[in-house]
Amino acid sequence: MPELPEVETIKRDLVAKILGAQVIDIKPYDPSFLKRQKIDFQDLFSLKGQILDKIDRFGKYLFFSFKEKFLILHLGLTGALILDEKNKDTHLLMNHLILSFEFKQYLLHLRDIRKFGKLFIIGKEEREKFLNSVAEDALEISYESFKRKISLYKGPLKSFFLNQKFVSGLGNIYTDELLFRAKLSPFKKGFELTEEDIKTLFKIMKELLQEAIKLRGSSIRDYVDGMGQPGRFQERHLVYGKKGLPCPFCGTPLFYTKLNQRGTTYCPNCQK
DNA sequence: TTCAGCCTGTCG
DNA sequence: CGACAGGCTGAA
Repeated sequence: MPELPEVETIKRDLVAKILGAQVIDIKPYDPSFLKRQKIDFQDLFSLKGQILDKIDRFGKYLFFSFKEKFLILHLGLTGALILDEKNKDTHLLMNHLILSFEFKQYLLHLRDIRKFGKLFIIGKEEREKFLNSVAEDALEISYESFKRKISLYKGPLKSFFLNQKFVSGLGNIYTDELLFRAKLSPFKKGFELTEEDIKTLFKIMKELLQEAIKLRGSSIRDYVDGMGQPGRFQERHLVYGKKGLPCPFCGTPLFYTKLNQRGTTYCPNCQK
């Protein structure tokens, strides 16, 4: 589900509502999931009474800072973090609940239908190691660094953007949308790009992500923001999920294929 | 570099 | 029933 714009939207929602709030209680609802994640319940419950000092996003990861511990969350395909205001007469009822954090004014629910999300708690000594393991964020990366990485890449562009070790944040939706807008084939190799191609990709990547954040992300099936509301960027999708429909530029039916085991939609005429 | 696997749900 | 779905890992 969530790629950079969706995770960023959730982050902003949470910052607005629960930054600086104290964790009053923690309710685990899916012990088998938490066990698979190797969550130490001792660590988990040690967050009780702690203040949520900071919320960061690194690529697709959310990074919650407490006094001694850091809670790190990756939402996988169907993870969601949804705030439920306590001072209300109707409350959210949801399936696939993993756990909930109780704050003074809000309950924060972690829901994950397919359970591909990841959750871990680390101490201060592991903080640097984690941060170093996440590649430069797509919104932060400089042109020089981007150019260096992509121009050395031997594989197809699609794989470059899906692989989070080069640039972090893009997933299947935004990669297909980016390559279409840049008029570059998902099969084209990184080292085959001209300087012009790289400039275009870089510029459109940043614009695309910013625009998607403005519209609060893309909701296809499951994604909802921190308030449980869908985003609207799916209305601006040009190719993702549109196989067989006419290309918005030239009218050629959009092709669909698998690349890296991921559905890939593109215009065989416009994208070279 | 490919591909099964982790899960659950929906659609044809 | 099989195919597919905003992701990622680890093994062959």
